[in-house]
Amino acid sequence: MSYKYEYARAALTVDCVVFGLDEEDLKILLIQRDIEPFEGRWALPGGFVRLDETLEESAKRELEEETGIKKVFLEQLYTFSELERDPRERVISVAYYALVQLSNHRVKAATDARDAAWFSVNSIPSLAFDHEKILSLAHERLRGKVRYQPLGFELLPTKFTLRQLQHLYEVILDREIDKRNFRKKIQAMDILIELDEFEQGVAHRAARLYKFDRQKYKRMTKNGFNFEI
Amino acid sequence: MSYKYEYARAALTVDCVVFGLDEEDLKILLIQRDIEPFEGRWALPGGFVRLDETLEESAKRELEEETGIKKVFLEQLYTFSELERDPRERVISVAYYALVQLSNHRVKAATDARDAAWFSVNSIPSLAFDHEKILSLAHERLRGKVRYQPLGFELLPTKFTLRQLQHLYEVILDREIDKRNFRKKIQAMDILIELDEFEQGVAHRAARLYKFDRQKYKRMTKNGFNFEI
DNA sequence: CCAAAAGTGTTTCACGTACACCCATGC
DNA sequence: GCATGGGTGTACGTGAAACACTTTTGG
Repeated sequence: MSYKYEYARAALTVDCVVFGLDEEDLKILLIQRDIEPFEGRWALPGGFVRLDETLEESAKRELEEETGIKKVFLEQLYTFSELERDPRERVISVAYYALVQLSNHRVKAATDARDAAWFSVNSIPSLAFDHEKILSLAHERLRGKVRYQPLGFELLPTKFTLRQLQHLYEVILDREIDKRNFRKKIQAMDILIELDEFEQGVAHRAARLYKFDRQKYKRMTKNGFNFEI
Repeated sequence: MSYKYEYARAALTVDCVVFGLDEEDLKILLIQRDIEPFEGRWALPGGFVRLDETLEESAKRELEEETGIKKVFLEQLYTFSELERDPRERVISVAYYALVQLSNHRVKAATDARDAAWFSVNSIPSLAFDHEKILSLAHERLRGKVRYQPLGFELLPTKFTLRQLQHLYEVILDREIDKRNFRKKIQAMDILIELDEFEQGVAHRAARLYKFDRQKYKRMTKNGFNFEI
C-alpha cells in the first residue's frame, strides 16, 4: 500500500526533551538508537507523526513507547526544518519538552531503542541528527520560563521541602540563592500549602513538607498575579 | 507527476500574523481568499511549504507573494495540528509572527488573494480555518515578549520620538504609562541614540528623534543586561 | 555534645510610583 | 497669547539584597 500526492511532502516527526531533577543536577532522558541512521548513537526520544493524531498526542505516544513514561507536563518547543537535518530525506521535526518527577521514572528501553538512560545536562554525549541543537534550545527555554511560570513543581514530588524547591532553582538557573530571601519571597506569594508532615530519615532536623496549590495559583493568576522568582 | 510514500503524510503550511502600528492602534494584515475553501473569507497570509525551503524561507516567500512585504522581523510562533483544522485534508500549519513598519507598507493583493488590508486587532472579522486562534496566540505572545525584548522598535520607523515609543507600549500592553517614569526608565537603559533631529510639521514644540542602538544592545546583553519595560 | 540543616529578623539601598510645573513652538 | 505637547525633579514606599544567629534532631 502506498500514498500518492500531487506535490512532494516532507516527513514529519516529533522529538521530546525530557527533563528530570535529582539531588545533584538537572538530567535529560536519551535513548540509544537501534536502527539506522545513527544506529547506536544517543538521541532524543521521538518518531514519525501519524495522520490520526495531533502533535501532542504523537509526542505522548512516542514517549510512552520508547521510555515507558506517561502523564507528564508537555509543551511545544519549536519546529525544526533545516533541509539537511535528516540524511534520509526531508524531515521536519516538531520538538516538545517534558518535565517529569525523575524518582517516579525508572526508565525502560523499548521500541527502536537499545537503551534509555538519564544524562546530566552538563555531560551530554554526541547526539544523532540536530538533537544537540534541540536540546540546547529546550534548556534555554526551561531556564527562561521557570522564572515566570510555576513549571518547577512539575519536576518535584507532590510533597517537597523548601530546600528542595530552592535547590531546583539553583540548579536550573545556575546561581546561588539566598536562603532567607528565597523563603520570604516564595511564602509571600502564598501559593504553597504548608503540611503537617516532615521529611523522614534525615540525620538532622527534619524539614516541613509543602504542596503547590494549583487551584489557588489559577485563581490568583486570573486576578492579575504574576509568578516570578 | 506525482509522489508516492509508504505512509500517509500530512500537508504542511505556514501562516503569518503580521503586526503593524499606526497612530491609533495595533493592526494586523489579512488577505481575502480568492480560492476555496473559505473563498471570500479573510485569512492570514500563508501557503504550502515547498521541499526545498526551510519554514522561515517559506514564510518569507508567502509573505512577499501575497502582500508584497519583504525584509521583516519574523519569528516562529507555534505549530497547529488539530485534526480537522482544514476541511480538505490533514494540514499541519507552522505559524510565524512578523513585525513591520506599517507606514512603509502600502499593501498590494496578489497570488491567491483578492485583497489585502490592515485591520485593528480590536475589530477582526471572522477568519478562515483556525486563524482566529492563531491570531490570538500571536497577540498574546507579542504582549508577553515586548516587555522583555526590544521587539517594539521593529514596529517603529528608524527614527522615532519618545512619545511614539511610549504610545507603542501603551497600545500593545493596553495600559497607560506615566510619561516621566517611562522616559527615565528607557533613558536609564542607555540603548537609544539621541539624534540632533526633531519631528517636523507638528503644531507644537517638536520632539527630539531617537534611534535604537542595536549594536550597543547586543553588547550589553552579552554582559548580562536584561531589557525590561 | 557535635554535626548538619531548619528556621527566623533587620537594615540598607535601589527602584518603581505618583505627582506638578515650566518650556518651546505653531498658529 | 494661547493651546498643545515636550521635557524635567522630587518625595515616598515597596521590595530586593545582604547578612548572623538560634533551634531542632539524629547519631
